[in-house]
Formats: sequence, structure tokens, C-alpha cells
Amino acid sequence: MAKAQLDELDLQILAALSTRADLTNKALAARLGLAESTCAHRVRGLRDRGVIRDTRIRLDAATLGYPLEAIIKVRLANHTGEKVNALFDALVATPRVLQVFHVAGVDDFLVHVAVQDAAALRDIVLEHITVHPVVRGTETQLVFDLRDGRGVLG
Amino acid sequence: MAKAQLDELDLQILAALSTRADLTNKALAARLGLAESTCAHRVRGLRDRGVIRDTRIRLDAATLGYPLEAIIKVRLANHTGEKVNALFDALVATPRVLQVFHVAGVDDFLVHVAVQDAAALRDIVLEHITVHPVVRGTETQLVFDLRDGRGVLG
DNA sequence: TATGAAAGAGTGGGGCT
DNA sequence: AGCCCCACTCTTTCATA
Repeated sequence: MAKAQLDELDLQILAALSTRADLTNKALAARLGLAESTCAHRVRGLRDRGVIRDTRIRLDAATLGYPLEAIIKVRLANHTGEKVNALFDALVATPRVLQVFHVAGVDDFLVHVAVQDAAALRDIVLEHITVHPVVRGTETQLVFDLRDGRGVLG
Repeated sequence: MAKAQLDELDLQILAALSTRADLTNKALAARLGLAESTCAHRVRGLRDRGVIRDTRIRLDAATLGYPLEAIIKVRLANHTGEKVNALFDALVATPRVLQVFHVAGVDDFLVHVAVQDAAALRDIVLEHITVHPVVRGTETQLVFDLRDGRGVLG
């Protein structure tokens, strides 16, 4: 995806929608002083160009019965491309996994999970991660709190 | 937030909306074989109960001119509650910061950033992170790839 | 609690500037 | 590009079961 040229209006739209993604087109147009059709056209353009990837709901893991979040650092024994990708796929497909970072450095993967209790966390580590022969070790860090930053528009 | 009691229908709604958050209420109702009004009430209930926290758009950082993502691990010298919170606030308010994990363990914070190039990354580390006296050290890991997992419903 | 129907609100295309 | 208009779709309220 190449760098898109965005004018000031595009940035305003993105800023507004970043605050409230469920803003109606009518409300968004009113806020920016645009005609509704113009606004709708712009937003569609941003989606078509891939600037807005998609719209997602955020669930409250605790309310759903998974109050314990952790980051599991995964270190590999070797870095054969094929095995790394297979592991990546496996991690992403593991229940209770929220996101998986594939990183360069001391660790190879950072796995963000939400589980019901410590036992469930142990099960994930033992049954879904260290079972893979390519995994050399893991280190788990409890997540006290997770907050969103200002993002790329900040 | 206490654990909410969710029936099978609630879970189906959450699963459907997790796939496509921009599904119209009409389409959602049709998919689940519900009356539109019933479906709307259910969804509103899930929002009111906090099960659905909010709706967000996901921006493509690369398209916006920030193609380089990294995780910056931050380690503290001491852990006075007040200073830790102040640093947390500062990290979250830093431009280009996507999310900040406050974790227990070797590291204290994991800062996920998206920047335009290596120089910008260095500037964040030097000017926004290591400037805080409480920060004892950082370690930066380039993010090759980031994928979403199955989530808590998986 | 779920439903259907009707009133109200929002959307998006066409023709125009 | 942006705007206005209008037909269409979707949402929401309400009476009813």
C-alpha cells in the first residue's frame, strides 16, 4: 500500500471517526460543514484506498469471563522461515489470543491473551505454545492495564 | 465490571458483529432469524451492559505515512505508584503511540508505536521515554507483522 | 421478552454548479 | 471537487401478544 495523499479534510474525517466510529454520515457531515453526499463520498474513498481498513467492535474481555490478560513472549530455537510462519498461524488460531506481534529482536513473538484464570494461562503456554519444537522458551507478563495512545493522527 | 450472563443469542450476535462490525441491524436480524426490533434491543443491551465497549475504525498506518512499527520495552528504576502513573499518562499522550501495555515482570511498559522511519523512532525513545528519570532502560523491537487472534469468543 | 407495522431518520445516486 | 434534491433503506418506537 503506497502512501496516499490526504488533504486536510480527509484528516478531519479520520480524526472525527477515530473518536466515534459509529457517527452517522449525517452527523459527520454536519460537524465538518459538508454536504452529506460529499461526506459519504469522501469516507467511501478513504475505505476504498485502504486508509480506513475496517470497522470493529471492541469487546470487554472481563465482562465475558476472561478478566486476566497477559503478554507471552516467545523465543525460538532457530528461525527457519517456514516453521516461523507455521507457528505464527498456530498462535493466531489459538483460542483466547487477542493479537500476535511478530517481532525482531530478543523475542520472536509477543502473544496477547485474555483468559479466565491462571490455570487457563498455563494451559495456553503449555498446550499451545511450548508444544511446538521450534519454541525455545517463553516468558509471561501479566497485563495490569492497557490503554490506547493517540494513534498515528496524534 | 461483573461477569455478565449471556445467552446463546447474545454470543451469536457478538460473533457476527466481530466479523463485520458495520453490519446493519436489518442484516444482522435476518442472519439470526430475529425481528429487527428484537435484534436492535439485544445489541443495545450488550452495549449498555458494557459487553460491547465501543466501535472503532482501524487505520492503515503505512498508508498514512507511518510504515515502521515497533514495540518499545520500558524498564523502570523504581516503582513508586505515583511516578508510574504519571509515566503511563505521558506514554499514552505521545504522538504515534498506538497502545501502551502496563505489565508485571521484567519490563514495566510495552509501547506499540507506528512511525515514518528509524529517525522518528529514535526521537520517540530519546525525547519521550528515556527523558523521564524513572526510566532505567528501553529495548526496541521492530514489528514485522501483527495479526489478530480469534479473540475471547474463539 | 419478542413481534409487526408505521413513523421517523439516514443514505447515496443523479444532475448540476 | 462539492452541493442539493429525492427515492430508497434502515432504525426505532409503540401497541400487542
